[in-house]
Amino acid sequence: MRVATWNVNSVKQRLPRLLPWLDQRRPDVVCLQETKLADQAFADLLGEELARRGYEVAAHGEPRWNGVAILSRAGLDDVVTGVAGAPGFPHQEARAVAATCGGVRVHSVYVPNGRTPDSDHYRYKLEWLAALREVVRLGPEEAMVCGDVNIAPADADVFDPAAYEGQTHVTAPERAALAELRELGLHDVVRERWPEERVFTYWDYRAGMFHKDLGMRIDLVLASDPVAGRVRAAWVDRHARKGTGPSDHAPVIVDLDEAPDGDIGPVVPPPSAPAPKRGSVKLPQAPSG
DNA sequence: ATGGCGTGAGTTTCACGA
Repeated sequence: MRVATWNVNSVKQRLPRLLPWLDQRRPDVVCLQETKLADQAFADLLGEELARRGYEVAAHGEPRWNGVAILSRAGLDDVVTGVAGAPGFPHQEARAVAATCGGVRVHSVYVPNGRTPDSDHYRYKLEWLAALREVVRLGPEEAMVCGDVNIAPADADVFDPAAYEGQTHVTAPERAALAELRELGLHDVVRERWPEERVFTYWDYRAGMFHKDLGMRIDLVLASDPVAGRVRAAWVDRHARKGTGPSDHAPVIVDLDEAPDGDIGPVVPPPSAPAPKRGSVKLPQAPSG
């Protein structure tokens, strides 16, 4: 199962990039952030194109800002919008949607930006993260939290840590809130796959930042133990940040092996039904004449 | 030198982003 997450920065503007990307990468589950569309507008814009590609859709949006979605062709069950117990700013914002896809509880999240560390928005960000942690803690064992967390987990996830010192996305309380979420047993699967490499997912549109590879890694795929054990590949699709009309974020793509207890059945026959001895099976005879 | 670029709503710019 291929799972991807992408902050598209307006799904309407990104349509000419999103549809070809779906056809090229063929993800089974896609978490989107910053869709910037109300749910009906999302369905009107994308419903037919996604259905044609076999995707079911759980969209949770607003007319102007924020907005998240999950697209899945691996099942889409028990959809829940929002984060129980999370604060608003002041109203509830469309920043999370969860669904069970292929046996995994998938969360598509767009964590509040935080703006500046002395702001109400920053406190909102930390409280929102604490509420998300509770939802994940009380949820199924097989879980993935995918999305734009608006936190660079470590200094290696920022092109110039000195330039960001004291600013949002890198402060100790934000990193602590992310660490508390991860302490539930979630693995940062891209960093674990690329422990020493320069890996970013976001580059400012301005000043040739992408061209110079001056970015941040703030879009994460976090996977619980049993899911992390199935990771075959985990990478940032930088190609999607190139060319005409890109988002300022690149997608993150993770490939999972089949679940050991999935619907493919047992790998070996159970003891009560031993495999037949070699040579004991009669093959059907070809009809003669 | 706090610039720069892109987006949405809606209009002679503003709010937001990270």
